[in-house]
Amino acid sequence: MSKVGIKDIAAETGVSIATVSHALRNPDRVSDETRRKVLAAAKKAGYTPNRLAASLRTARSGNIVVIIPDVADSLNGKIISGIEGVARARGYSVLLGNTKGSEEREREFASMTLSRQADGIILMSHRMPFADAMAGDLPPMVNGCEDIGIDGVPRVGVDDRQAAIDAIRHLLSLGHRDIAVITGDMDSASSRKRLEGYRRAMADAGLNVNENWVVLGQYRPEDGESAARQLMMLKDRPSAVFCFSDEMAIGCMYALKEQGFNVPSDISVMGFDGIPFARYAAPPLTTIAQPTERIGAECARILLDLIEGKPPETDRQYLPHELVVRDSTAPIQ
Amino acid sequence: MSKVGIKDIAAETGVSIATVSHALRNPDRVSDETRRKVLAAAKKAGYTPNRLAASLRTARSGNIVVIIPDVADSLNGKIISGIEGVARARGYSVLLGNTKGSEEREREFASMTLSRQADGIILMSHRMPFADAMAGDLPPMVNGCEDIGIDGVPRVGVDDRQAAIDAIRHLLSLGHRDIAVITGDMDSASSRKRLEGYRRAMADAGLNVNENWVVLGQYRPEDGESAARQLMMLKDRPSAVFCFSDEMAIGCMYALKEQGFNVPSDISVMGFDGIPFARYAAPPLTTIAQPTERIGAECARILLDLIEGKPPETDRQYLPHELVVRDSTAPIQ
DNA sequence: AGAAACATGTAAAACGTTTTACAAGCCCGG
DNA sequence: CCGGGCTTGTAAAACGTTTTACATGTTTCT
Repeated sequence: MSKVGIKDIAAETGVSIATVSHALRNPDRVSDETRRKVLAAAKKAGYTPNRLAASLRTARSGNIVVIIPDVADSLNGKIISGIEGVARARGYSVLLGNTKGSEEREREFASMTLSRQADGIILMSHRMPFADAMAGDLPPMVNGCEDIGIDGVPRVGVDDRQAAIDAIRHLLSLGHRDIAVITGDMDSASSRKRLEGYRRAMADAGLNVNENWVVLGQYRPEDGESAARQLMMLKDRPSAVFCFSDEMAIGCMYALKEQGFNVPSDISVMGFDGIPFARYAAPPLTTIAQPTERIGAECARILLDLIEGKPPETDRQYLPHELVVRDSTAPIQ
Repeated sequence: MSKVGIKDIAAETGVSIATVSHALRNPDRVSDETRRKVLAAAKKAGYTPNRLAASLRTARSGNIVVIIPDVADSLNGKIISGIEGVARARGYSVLLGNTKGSEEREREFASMTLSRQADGIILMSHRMPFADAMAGDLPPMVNGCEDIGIDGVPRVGVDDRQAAIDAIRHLLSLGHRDIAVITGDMDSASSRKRLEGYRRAMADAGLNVNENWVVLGQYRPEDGESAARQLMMLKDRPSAVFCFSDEMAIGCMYALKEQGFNVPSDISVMGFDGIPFARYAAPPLTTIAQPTERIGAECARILLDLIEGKPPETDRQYLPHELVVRDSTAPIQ
């Protein structure tokens, strides 16, 4: 049983392949009668157009590739889900570009636009090692969460600086003065922005930041653990710690508990992201929630608009974050 | 700057396009001299072959589609990551088929093999609504975790029945007799197998199962919460509960705590899956860990073998699960 | 009635590769 | 110096669509 093609439908119906194509794609271009016949024959024969052939002809693959460090990450999963939703709704498919942080893979996935496998890129990374390879004319592309700072690459995400300010203000409002942070990688623009927000908020409150209190992490739970241990060994301990990811906050609380500290009575802990598990942490985690699905959806919308020739309204789209207060933060004793 | 194609390289090098193609794909088919020239010209011009055209010609898209209820799920994320790893290593790309449980979407994604966008399917679902539409000759396909029971569709996953037995035996060994379960959807073959294992283990221990103690869930945390509340309202309360997913176990512990019960001193809780967060739950969750990444990797390996004409060694491949004991289970008082 | 506009259908080119079948040149053994 | 085999290159077909430009027939307008 060899594959049935447009030719077969044409033969079956007694019309040309052009007519079959029109009946399928431009219903108005053929008579009702013909369309009916073609559709019937197509259905009967179980005809499914070969999308590769169509794509080759139209120079549109109908795919987008999302380049992301780790699909398995709670945050990324949600974002991809958001992307997938609008892509599918608009007739596009999404190709997964799991990079594990490898520059080579980023380049590899990005080149899918060159090989015409994808029409555009959603980039969830803080760098774009292929920018030069693209020799000036970049493919349609949008930057999720991070901000790569290249003209023509719109960015969608939360206002990291303001979000950090809001987080710190929450802690300040509880009476905390000795506030530590556990950051993400400093390559990450988001992380730098959040750190900036932290310093700003502290300065605004007339507080000095103790440089021992900013400890470097990489967003993973283990980083939170080790950072917590490191902080608690200091002789001047903070009374609160703001982690740049929920995963680190959860790791942090774990290590704290292990060392006999109680959250929040001994020390308050805040996270960032608003992953589903934050609610189930013990104690339930106070955090800055990002509208993850919506970020993904917006990225996709803008990218598809871009692909279809509609320029973005703005280069930097800020989606609202939300302070969600749970039980991991409490007034200072 | 219009796109550079094989023709341009041929012209530049002064050979035919056939030769260029050979130089790129069958290095042995051309002289060193020619290959060198072609490669140089290709590099200089920044030539990237159009994969759509190649795919059309060879009738191989080089894509596989993974049909999965929810990418954002911890377990699924890991599996996809495993899939992606081996797919990429073997030169394939993965298309994301996020179904949210919708039958229509499953069908839609499955049809990508018909439209030649994908060469095969990894199906993480308990059903295959498109089996009939495929009219007997199914595309290369493998079934991850679930078991759809169709000939020619190999299944890769854990031995759910045995895994459940092992879980229950752990609880039995701690002295528990009154053991409840919170199941997954009964449409799911895995869930049915686990339930079967539960009944078997109980029977083997000479225990009756109280039908009030098997409560239906859908794998989500909320289900664990409501099930826990339901169980604790019973006048004959269980002393341990085995949840068919870690997410439910975590939800369950949350609700238990809320109602003033202590885990594990009042009641032991076990999970299933071994998601990363299990370790950070409070208390850290005893669970049956699945080798998730490896399941994904095996699925991909078998599928790609299948696509490339190599039949699977076996129809049902069981990967080893592992009982990981943490602090959410304790000897009965 | 004739022209103009419209409706419907088609032939053929094009998209950019891969691959088959053949050709030309060369070397080697006999 | 002939025939066969190897090496290297090529022309052309094929993959399955979409789309352009044109043809034919029909309706509408004046």
